[in-house]
Amino acid sequence: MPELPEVETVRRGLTQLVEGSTIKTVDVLYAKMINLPPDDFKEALRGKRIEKIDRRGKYLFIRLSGHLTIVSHLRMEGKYDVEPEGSPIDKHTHIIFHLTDGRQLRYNDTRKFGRMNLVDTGTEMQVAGLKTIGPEPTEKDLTVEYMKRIFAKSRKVIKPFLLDQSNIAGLGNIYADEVLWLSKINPKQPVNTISLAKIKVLRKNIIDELARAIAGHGTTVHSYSTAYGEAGQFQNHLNVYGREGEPCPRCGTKIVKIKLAQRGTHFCPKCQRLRGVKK
DNA sequence: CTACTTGTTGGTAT
DNA sequence: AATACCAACAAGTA
Repeated sequence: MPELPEVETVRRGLTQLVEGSTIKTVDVLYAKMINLPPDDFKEALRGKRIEKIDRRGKYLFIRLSGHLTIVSHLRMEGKYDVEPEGSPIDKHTHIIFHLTDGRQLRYNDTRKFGRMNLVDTGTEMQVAGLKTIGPEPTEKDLTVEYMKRIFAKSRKVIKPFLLDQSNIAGLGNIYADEVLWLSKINPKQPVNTISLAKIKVLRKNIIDELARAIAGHGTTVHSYSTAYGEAGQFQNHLNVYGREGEPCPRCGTKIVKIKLAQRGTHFCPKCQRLRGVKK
């Protein structure tokens, strides 16, 4: 399940592999994946050069000649693979970009949740999900002032608040649990009850954890791999996610798993006490 | 067969 | 208005 670090890893892999390549033709094997009628999608992409790959949150922007951008969201299990012509088509391959050099860029997605929107470059922020996207989790964009402001004005509990991409871009279920553990904050803590000191700790952990995950090429929880086919390394670093019943790496207490906002939520009941609110 | 998982949107209920 | 909850999407696993 790609979160920001995995998407960034894919961006880097695609940049190395297909930046500068030219699309010859496109096959659409699953039409619901795209925002245009397949014939329009194919026709618009014919002969376009892949100029650059950008990223915003979990969204990839494939910049093409002709002032076009493919906005690609991998959702749960989307992947890009580069294959030579003639290599067998996987049953979960949904879009094939035939390149003029004979290689193929293939979009694979077991659950068909991923989406591609072909839009005019400059209008990509009008794609659903990007209109309201929050700041990137970086030192520069995710300021203390911003965090302080959004935390003060909401009574939502922190875990679903972190998953809401309009607050901060890029956190998914794994890293949300991880940064809360790192910051010793209970997933059910209402955000307006979190002290400024804790907000600063959380901010630093979000920025640092995602940077570390990018450095480790993302995480492998299900079937994630980079565009090179190499597995991510980061799963070795997860402290609470997927570790229900195992000892907390900090205090040894058993990690608990609960359901919060319909999502599996892992935390240490001792390190991450709920502060000053009744349950 | 059921329940559960994931990210995101969109609708309804409180 | 803000929040909470649910369904939908799709397919795999237990």
